[in-house]
Amino acid sequence: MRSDQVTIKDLARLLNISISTVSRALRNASDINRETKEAVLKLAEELNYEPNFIAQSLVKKQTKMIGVIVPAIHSNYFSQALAGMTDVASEFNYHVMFCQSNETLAQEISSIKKLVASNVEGLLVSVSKESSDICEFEKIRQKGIPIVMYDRILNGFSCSKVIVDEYEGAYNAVKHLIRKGCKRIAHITGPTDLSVSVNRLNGYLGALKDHNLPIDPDLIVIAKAFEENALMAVKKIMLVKPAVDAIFCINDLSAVIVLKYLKSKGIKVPEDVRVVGFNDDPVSGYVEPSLTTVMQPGYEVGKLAMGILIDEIQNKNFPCQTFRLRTKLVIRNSSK
Amino acid sequence: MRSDQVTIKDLARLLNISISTVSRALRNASDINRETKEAVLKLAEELNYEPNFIAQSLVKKQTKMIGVIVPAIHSNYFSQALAGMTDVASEFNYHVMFCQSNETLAQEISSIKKLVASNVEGLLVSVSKESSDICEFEKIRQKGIPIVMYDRILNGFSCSKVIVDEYEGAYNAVKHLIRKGCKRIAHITGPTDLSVSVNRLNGYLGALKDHNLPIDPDLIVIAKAFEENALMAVKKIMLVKPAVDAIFCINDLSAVIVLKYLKSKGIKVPEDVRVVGFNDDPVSGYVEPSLTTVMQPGYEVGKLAMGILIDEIQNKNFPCQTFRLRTKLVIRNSSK
DNA sequence: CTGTTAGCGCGTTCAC
DNA sequence: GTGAACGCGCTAACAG
Repeated sequence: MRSDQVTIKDLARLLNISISTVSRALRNASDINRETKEAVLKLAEELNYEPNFIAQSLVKKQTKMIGVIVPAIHSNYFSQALAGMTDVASEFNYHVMFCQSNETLAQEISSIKKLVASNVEGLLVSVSKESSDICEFEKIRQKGIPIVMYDRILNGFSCSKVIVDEYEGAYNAVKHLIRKGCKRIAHITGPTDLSVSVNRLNGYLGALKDHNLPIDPDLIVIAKAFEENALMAVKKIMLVKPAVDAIFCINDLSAVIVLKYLKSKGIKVPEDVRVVGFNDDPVSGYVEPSLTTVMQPGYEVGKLAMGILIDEIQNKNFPCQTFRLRTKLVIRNSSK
Repeated sequence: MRSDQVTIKDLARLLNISISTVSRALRNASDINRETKEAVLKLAEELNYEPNFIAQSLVKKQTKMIGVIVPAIHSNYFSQALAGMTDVASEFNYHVMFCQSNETLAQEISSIKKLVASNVEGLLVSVSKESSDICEFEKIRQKGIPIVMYDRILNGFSCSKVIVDEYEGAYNAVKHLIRKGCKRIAHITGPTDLSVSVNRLNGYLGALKDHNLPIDPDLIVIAKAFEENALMAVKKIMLVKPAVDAIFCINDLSAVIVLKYLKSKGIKVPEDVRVVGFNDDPVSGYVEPSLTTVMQPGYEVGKLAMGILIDEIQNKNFPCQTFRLRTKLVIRNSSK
C-alpha cells in the first residue's frame, strides 16, 4: 500500500476546514454547504484523491469482498460459472477472491478459512468430491457469513443453492435416444455417493421407465473416476448380450473415450451404437463424429448464485431456496 | 463483516492485562513473559479469536492482496496460469483478486482501477488484444504499485515480464516436420499485428531458412480470427501447387478444423499431410488422429510471474527482467 | 517484561 | 452548516 496517498486529512488542511466536513462533502451528505462541498470535490479531483478502501472497511464493517471456492478452475464448466460470478459481482461493486479446492477436502477447508480470515462478506461454494461433512460450513454460518452453494451442494446443509436439473438433462438425453429407436441403452455412471452420478442415473432410469423399457443392471456400469475408467466400462458394456444400441455417458470426456474405442473396434456411431455425453465440453464439437451432449448453463449458474448471495448479504434473513436451472440437449452427429 | 468477533480488547479485559501485551503475545514478540503469553494464547484459542485482517492492513499498510488481469478465464491456458498464480500466492500468504478483461480495453482499464482502488499490493497483467497504450500502466507504476506482465506483454512498458518462447516452439515444430521429410510446409497464421502471430510466424520462417527450404508466400495464409477463419485458410492452402505435405497451425482449434477438412476430402493425416498445432489444448489429445502440438507451460508462467511480483513487492527496486519459458513439442499421431 | 500513548484513514455522534 | 471528539481493531514507540 502506497503511503503517499492523499487523505481527507490533507484536503481538510489545505482547505482550512475540518476533517469531518470533508468527509461529509465526499459522501454527499445532506447537511453541507454547496460551496464548501464543491470546493472539496474540486480539490479532491485535482489532487487525485481516492478514498482508502481499507479504512472504510474497518469503520463500516464491510469489505465488499466475496469468497468463491471452485473445485477446479481449469474445468470449462467452472470457469464459465466463475465468469458469471465476476460479472454480477462487479455490477454490484463487489470483488471476488477465489480459491481452488483441487477436489480435496483439506484444501477446501483451508481455503474457506483463508477467505473468512480475509473478511469476505459471503461465500460461494461448490464442494469437492471428498466433502460430505457440513460441520465446517455450520461454523461459518454461525459467524453470520452467508453461504450459497452452487452446482455441487451438500444436501444436509441448509442454505440457498443453485443447481442444474441434471435429472431432467439425463432424462431428455435418454428420451432422445429412445425416440431414435434405441432399445438397449447402456449408462456409464460414476461413484454411487456422488450427487452428479445419482442425478444422472436417476434421469436415465426415469426415462427408461416412462417409456416402458426394461432396466438391465448389466447395462449400468460404474466408472469410478469418470473418464479414467471409461475405457474399462465401455469394454464391459460391449460384451453384454443382446448388444446395446446406445451408450449414455456421465460426461463428455468419458463419451469421447467411448467413441474412440468403438471406432477402434469398427463399430459405427451412430449407425450401430448411438452415444451421448454430458456437459457440452468444447471437445464434443471437435470429436469425430461430433458428440450429442447435455449443455449445462455454467455462466447462468454463476450469475444467479452470485446474485442470490449479494441479496442475502444486503438483506439478512433471506429464505433458503434451491434454484434449479435447466439444461439443453445439444444434438450432434453421434446420435443422429 | 461480523460484529460479534472477539478482539484483542476482549482478551485484554478478560485477562486483566493491557491490549498491547495481548498484541505482543499474539504476534510472538520477543520481549514477553512465557506465562502471560501462554495465558493469552490459551484464551484466544478458547474464544476462537481471529485477528482482524482489515485492521492489520490499515496499520501495517499492506493488504496482502494481488490483482490479476486475465483476458479470458475460460481459456485453458489462462486458467492454468491462474492456478499457478494462486498456488504461489497462497504459499506466501497472499490473496488474489482477479478480473477478466474479456479482450476489451475498456474492461481492462476499469478492472485495473478497481483493483488499485482495493489496495492491491501488486498487479499481474496479460493485456487484451486491443491494448497497446502504456500510459494507463505508467499511472499505476507512479503510485508505486509493481506490475508484472505475463504472456501478453506490452513491449514499450518497462517491467518484469514472463513469456513463453513461442519462436522456439514454432521453430521446433517446423523442424520436426522437416525431419519427417516434409518439404512443402504451409502455415496458418493470425493477424499481423498480434505478437502471438508474429512470433510463431518467425519461428516457422526461421526453421525453413535454417534448413534451406524455400519460403513460398502462397503457403502462408492469414486466419484473422484464428479458428473462425481456419476453414477458409486450409481450403486455400490445399489449392496451391505443388501440393503441401504439412500444415503448421497457429493454434490447436485451427488445427482441429484443418484435420476435419482434410478427412472430409479423403486426405490422409499424417500420410499425405502432416499437421501440427500450438497450445496443447485438451482437445488435441482427443481428436482423430491425435494432434501433435506445442505445449506452453501455462501453470509455470503463472507461478513464475507471481513469484517475481511478490519479490518485487517485498524488496522494492527490483530489476526489470524478461523471463522466457520454453515450450515442449508434444508429438502425437498427426505428424508421426 | 509491561502499560501508556499515539496513530492508521475514515465515519459518526454530539455540541456549537 | 460545521468542528471536536471518539472509535473501528490493531501495531508501534516510548517509558518505566
